Amino acid sequence: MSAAERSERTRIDRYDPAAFEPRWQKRWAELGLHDTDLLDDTRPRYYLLTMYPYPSGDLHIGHWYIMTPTDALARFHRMHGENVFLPIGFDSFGLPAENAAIKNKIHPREWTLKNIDNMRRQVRSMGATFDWKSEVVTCDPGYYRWNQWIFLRFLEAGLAYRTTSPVDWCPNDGTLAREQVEGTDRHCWRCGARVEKRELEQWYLRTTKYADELLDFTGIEWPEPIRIMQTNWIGRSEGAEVVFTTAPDDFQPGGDELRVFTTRPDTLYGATFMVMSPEHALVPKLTHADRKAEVEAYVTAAGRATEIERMSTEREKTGVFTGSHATNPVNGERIPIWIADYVLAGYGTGAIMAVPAHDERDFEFARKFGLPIRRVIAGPEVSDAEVETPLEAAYIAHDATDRMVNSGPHAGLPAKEGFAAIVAMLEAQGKGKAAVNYRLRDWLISRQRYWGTPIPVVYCDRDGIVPVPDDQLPVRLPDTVDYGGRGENPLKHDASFVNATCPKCGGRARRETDTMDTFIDSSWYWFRYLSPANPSAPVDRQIEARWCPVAQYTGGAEHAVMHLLYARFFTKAMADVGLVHEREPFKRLFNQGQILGTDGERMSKSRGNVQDPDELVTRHGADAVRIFLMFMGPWDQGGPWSPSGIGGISRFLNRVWYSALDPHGVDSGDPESGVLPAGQDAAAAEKALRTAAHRTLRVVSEEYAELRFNTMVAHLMELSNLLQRYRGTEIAGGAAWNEAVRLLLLMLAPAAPHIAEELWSRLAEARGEAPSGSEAWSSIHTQAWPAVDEAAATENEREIPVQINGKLRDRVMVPVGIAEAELERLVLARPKIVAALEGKPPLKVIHAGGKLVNIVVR
RNA sequence: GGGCGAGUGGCGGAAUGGCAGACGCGUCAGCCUUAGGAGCUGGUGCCGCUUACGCGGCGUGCGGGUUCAAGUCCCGCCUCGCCCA
Repeated sequence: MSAAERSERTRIDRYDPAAFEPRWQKRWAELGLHDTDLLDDTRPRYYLLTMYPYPSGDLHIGHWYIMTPTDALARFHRMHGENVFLPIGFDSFGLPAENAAIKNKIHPREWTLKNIDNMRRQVRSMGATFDWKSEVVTCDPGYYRWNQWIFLRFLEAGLAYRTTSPVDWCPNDGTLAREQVEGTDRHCWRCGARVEKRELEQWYLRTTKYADELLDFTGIEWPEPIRIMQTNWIGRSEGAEVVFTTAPDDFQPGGDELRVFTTRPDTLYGATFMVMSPEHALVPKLTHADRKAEVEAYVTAAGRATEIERMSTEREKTGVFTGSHATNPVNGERIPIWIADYVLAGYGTGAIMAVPAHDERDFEFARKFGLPIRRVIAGPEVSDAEVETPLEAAYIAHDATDRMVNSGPHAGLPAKEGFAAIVAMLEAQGKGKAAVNYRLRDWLISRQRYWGTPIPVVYCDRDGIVPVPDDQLPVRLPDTVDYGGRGENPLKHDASFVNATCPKCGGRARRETDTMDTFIDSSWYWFRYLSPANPSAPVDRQIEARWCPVAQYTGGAEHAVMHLLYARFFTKAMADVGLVHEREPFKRLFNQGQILGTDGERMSKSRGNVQDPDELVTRHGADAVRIFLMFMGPWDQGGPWSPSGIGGISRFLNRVWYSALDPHGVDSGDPESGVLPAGQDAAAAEKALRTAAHRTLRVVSEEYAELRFNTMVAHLMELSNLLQRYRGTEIAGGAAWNEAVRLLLLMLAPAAPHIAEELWSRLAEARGEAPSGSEAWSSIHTQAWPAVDEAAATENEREIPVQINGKLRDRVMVPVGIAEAELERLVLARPKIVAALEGKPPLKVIHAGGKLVNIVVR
């Protein structure tokens, strides 16, 4: 190392990300590096989608955690020659804007657009390659007009309808969304008043029509947990619908049909009473005069309980007798009809046949109210003589060896056959039929809020519900908002909005003031990205045919059964009304974990634990923050935020920096620096470096493709550490060295795009190639992903661990591909092994595919 | 109560049934520096032995099992998280 070379060291710039990161971001934007030509058919297409953010104001570290690995994936695919589309937008309708409006007297639009501006700036600072020209902002009339237009197509197709149903109602604030009802005592989130159920007419989308199709996941690669959650949410169960008839008595003539759904028609003989939900339509009719007061009090009380409370098995069962009876269709038995809140109006038919012997809740109820419990199913351990022994608990086992007892002509039949036999009998008698029930309900989309998409219908005294004609869309939100009504939808009090003309008769009409659930917006936004300004249709079918389904979707698992199910439903419904070709939105789904606050809680402004990335970026640079987030752990895991450790990433990037720019530099703190390891000549060192570089390339390529970013970064660190070891030695700056540096930069480019670009450009310029300002310059991000040189990646020698009875005793270096017999002889001659064996003869020697030797002795 | 997932050093985490703890943080020691919240090198699971090179034992929530070999597979339990009741 000459003095001249040494002084060279001092002329190397320090790694200062702030000096070049913004410059490259600007340059990439100028070059249109990430503006996708959607009509380019020359390359394979790759539609990469990340869940668009809600513009809450500040982009926190959680957004970076979601977006930067996705960006790395986009860059990785581009380097493979794919035409990558990575769009972004803002999910900009919703409650926080209205809350801000009420609190700060600022218009929701103003608040939202201001936040979007700020977030755009912050997103840009990540260096992410979003295609901004396809940005979608859902509160823009240019977007929500198509919500309305699609709604009208659904209405025409019978996929949207209006009906009356019970909703949550606060005496002060009016109707509430489910999430605004808090606590087990069901109080209003804003005023604390008790929330009740109220019957209201609302708009629904017919999600249940697609229940079976939504259960089918063939052709899409989604994580198992999400598929299970959706399957459970849809909750398909097979059974029978059974018709009971009310029996005549002094109070009423009887003959009313009570339909029930049961998954166990084989237990029908064991139905000893019936239970209706308090909300059931027949409750008033079947309640005897002398029980009226009691029943009405019970119904009112039930309206205050949550579903969770009502379904809880821990809570003591409550109920009242109506005074009426019904006839069991299989045996003509007269059984009492009760009302109890553990039966829910919205599930099945809102009434059940109670079989206390074989259902836990019915059993508990029967015990409490002294109703008969009759066993009709017996397991093999129960003898015929024991059948009448009173049960200690409900017998719910569903065993192939179960048989029917106490079941008239069906007694003795295996329960499984009884299921079909009873269904057949009911069908023959017209008293029931096989039926499938779903837990899934139709999607209630009416919201009594201002900041959402107006539902495009008017109510005319003469013509009833009249859709707003397409050419009058969008139905715009009025600009003047008066929140005087304390949480009430201000649209209701806006005469200029409410008063409309009937498109059919030209007479006076009242405009719908409810707006759509904001999940509508996110149910098709990825289609709009493909033609965001298209004035004639929501989706350009030509482009959709090319680009859909989305190749890879990334986002949080918290959307498992809401957004992700709605998106699948919408895609199918849109396909059925001819708007798109595809029936599934997202081919592959990856759920990344969530970054929590340092307190382990969800990051939110109200908790005050939001982590702002701006300061980290200022201090460490965008690349360091990106790599740090990828390195934290597996991407699907997330976890509490802790910035300690980001310094290690800066050190790593710093080492890359000096290895690339200053290969001959020597570190004065290390006496070994600049000297090859003992026993290694230059040729061996170069071979070792090449092997490491190409092996790294092989594994890193896989890790990018499989979104295993944490180990990917670890492998890049290992290669960088090796370069550091050879820095200043005679091989530094040689062919093998330069190749390793080149590969390292290319592999680093997707994850840390700025430093990779900066070093790539400087090295090119140093070689006399086109400088970054010139036309001929080529970005590292347009380079092809390098190919593994298999010969270089192959080692000559390999270290084999040697075990005795599974315990590590020695290691031995052998040529790769050594014969087992040869290896065995070598191993058994090792002094350590000889000593450890203590003369005992090996019983067996296991060669684990040339990776390990295990000697078994007694 | 049911379903799914997870439990590995002081910390984040790594490990197709085959060397547990890669990589990083932290920490300790040394070096370098006018200086350091900069940089470099090395040590660092726990316990014990050894002047040292090193050696031995124990170790992946707990208890069993399968296997030449178990963090990984099987059975039973405990704890935590998410979803559903």
